[in-house]
Amino acid sequence: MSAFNKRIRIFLLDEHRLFTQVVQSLLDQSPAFEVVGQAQTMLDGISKICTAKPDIVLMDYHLPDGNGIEASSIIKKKLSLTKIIFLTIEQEHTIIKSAMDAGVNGYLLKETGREELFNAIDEVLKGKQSIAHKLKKIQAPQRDQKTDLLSKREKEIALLISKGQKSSQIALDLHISEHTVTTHRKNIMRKLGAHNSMQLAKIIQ
Amino acid sequence: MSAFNKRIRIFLLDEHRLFTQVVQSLLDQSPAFEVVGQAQTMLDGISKICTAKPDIVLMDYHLPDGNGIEASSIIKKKLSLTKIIFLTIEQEHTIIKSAMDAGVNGYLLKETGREELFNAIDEVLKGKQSIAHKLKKIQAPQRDQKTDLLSKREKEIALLISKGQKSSQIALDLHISEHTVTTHRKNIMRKLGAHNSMQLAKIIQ
DNA sequence: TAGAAAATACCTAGTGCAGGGTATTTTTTC
DNA sequence: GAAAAAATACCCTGCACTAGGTATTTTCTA
Repeated sequence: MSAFNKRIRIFLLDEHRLFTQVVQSLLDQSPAFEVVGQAQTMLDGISKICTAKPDIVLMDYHLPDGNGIEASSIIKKKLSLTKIIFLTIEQEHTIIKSAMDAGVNGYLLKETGREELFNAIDEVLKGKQSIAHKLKKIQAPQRDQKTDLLSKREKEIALLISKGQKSSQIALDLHISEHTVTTHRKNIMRKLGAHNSMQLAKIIQ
Repeated sequence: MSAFNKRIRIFLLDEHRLFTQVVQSLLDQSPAFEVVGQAQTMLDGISKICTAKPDIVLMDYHLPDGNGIEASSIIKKKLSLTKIIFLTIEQEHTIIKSAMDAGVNGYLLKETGREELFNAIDEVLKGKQSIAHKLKKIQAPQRDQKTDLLSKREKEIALLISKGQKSSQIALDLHISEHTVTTHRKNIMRKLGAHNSMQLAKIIQ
């Protein structure tokens, strides 16, 4: 690794504490890195990051009270020197695009190995962008309209949810099972990175 | 009673079936009235009212899936001849004002007696407005900004709710108990006539 | 036409909200 | 300084949503 004269200060932001611990133990294997904090929620994370002023933030896209893109926008405004690398399972084109638009410096998948992670940190610190090999093919033009992520039926249901309709009512309206609505609801939430109906409504306007 | 040549067609819309039954038995005492239907929810009510085309709708402000003002706006658009009288426990100035703005023709309290109800129906059919004696004093200028109903703290919390924050998170943010947030949440819902966070968000924009 | 994507349906566990209370403390207001 | 309003906190029940799963059928598409 390079940059040995001064340890690289890293902050971990991921909903799952187990995952941050695993990553921390991975980073601890190298004296080049120093984990200066971690958090499980967006708000707590933002607060702690502003205090710790790390060189690198490794964060998930999925956060219990928001998503990595929102978080990145806020962090980038306050700490323009801090680099952000996504470490997520999310492979949606639009999300990757949005992340890059939000100024995220790297985009890795959680299946990433140790070496790829270390290299990505190195590259990002040099001012480059780093994207997982697996995703490199993706830089085709994409509209950043999040609803493009949804299928026709999902858009239909997302709209009803955003009107405050409950699942049982949606099921009646569309003549499908309440279970089906639940399934669509889950998929919509996952695709949009929302954690409740209100966040969903905000995302689709 | 007047208008004896043709029975007055009345529709009842109230969350509580017991209440609609009581009112129906009251109206049945006079041959001048004919109850042509009743419903317990806004959506069902609107649907049935559009079919039944009553002369008068007696409705509560509080409805499980909306409120009387929304309902009135919709009904007035489709059935301009139908008169609407609120029969509610709600005495909030702003709600009364909003109801009148929405084209509601009468505003009575549930504590209203038989004679006052009959008179109100009569007056409304003649094209007049009818407001409960008890509330007559209220026609002072009021802004129709519903958030004026809320206290400072309630507005603060309403805003966070409308951002999709969950109660536990709001409690942490404001350094108060989750129970307190719950209490505020209840009061906000009641004051604004909302039945879920989404409706709340729509009301406060 | 075969495989992929979408839509459908069900299961379970945990969490949070809605709406009904009561009650105390703090702040405002007259 | 007393009364009213606001803010605080807690209890309970029932219902709906969140999030994880599996699995089948239908529709689209290369």
